[in-house]
Amino acid sequence: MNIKEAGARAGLPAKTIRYYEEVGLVRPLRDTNGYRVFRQSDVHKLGFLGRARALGFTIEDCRILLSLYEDQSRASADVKAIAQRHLAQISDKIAALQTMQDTLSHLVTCCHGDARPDCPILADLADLDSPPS
Amino acid sequence: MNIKEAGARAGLPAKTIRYYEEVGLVRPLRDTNGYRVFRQSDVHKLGFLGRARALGFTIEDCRILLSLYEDQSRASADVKAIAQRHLAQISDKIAALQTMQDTLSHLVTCCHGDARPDCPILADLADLDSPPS
DNA sequence: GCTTGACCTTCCAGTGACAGGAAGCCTTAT
DNA sequence: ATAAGGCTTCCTGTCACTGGAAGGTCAAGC
Repeated sequence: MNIKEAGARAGLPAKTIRYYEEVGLVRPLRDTNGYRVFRQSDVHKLGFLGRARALGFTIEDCRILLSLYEDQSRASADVKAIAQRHLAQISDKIAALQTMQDTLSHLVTCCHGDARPDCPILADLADLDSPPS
Repeated sequence: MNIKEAGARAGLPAKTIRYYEEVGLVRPLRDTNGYRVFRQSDVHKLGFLGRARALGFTIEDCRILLSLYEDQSRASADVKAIAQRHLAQISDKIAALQTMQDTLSHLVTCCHGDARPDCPILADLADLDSPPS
């Protein structure tokens, strides 16, 4: 099948699939007219990639996960290690965002938000007198 | 003062300050030798930018926040609106990350992580039989 | 046969907010 | 005089695509 059909089945835009080929994650065949030809196995691989990306794995992690998936003698410990490392990064990001959220929501609560110029948000950014209470 | 000194006081690397000048957030003077010369007001502005960036505001938001800060007749409502919009984006990001975290931590828990090849993480990515339980 | 429209191809540029590094000038100290 | 360090600009790379231009291909309808 052609790229658009493959994309529809795997839930990915054609552009993304071309990119995945460019970085070597999939290797579809080529028709005599130069069109990419996707087999079932290619579509399956694309679905795998789509789900891994949806879980936030980087392209490089996806590459490793795919190779582990195709390696019948893999150790599940290798997969788990990658997932755990990624989970740690997710936790870090969440923590950083929550810190921003806490600070900012406090400031927003303090700002009356009317036509007057007084604004604790700007005051905090300007570092007037002290760090956030 | 020169760029490094200004960076030290504002808590920003020189590279970042040059970038901020490039995008028009600061306009330091120039010495006869071509070196940037930072006034107290420039350092203050850089500190403002550093704190705004630490709260996750984009460069464009920073630009608006700075102009509001310098506009004595601003309405605090304008500042609050920007902050609230940003807060909403932060919430969205946190929610997306937590969804990943939930799914992935469940899978990681299910994976025994030893030398055997059976791996529920890969099975999920491969979409074997069903979506995540 | 011709046209039209929907595909497909490659290649290039842009995204956000910098960071790294090269090549070269300036300043200060020894 | 020279060496070290700071400064300058300019170019490239990051990450994972996305948009768009220019052009080839194909199937359907007239």
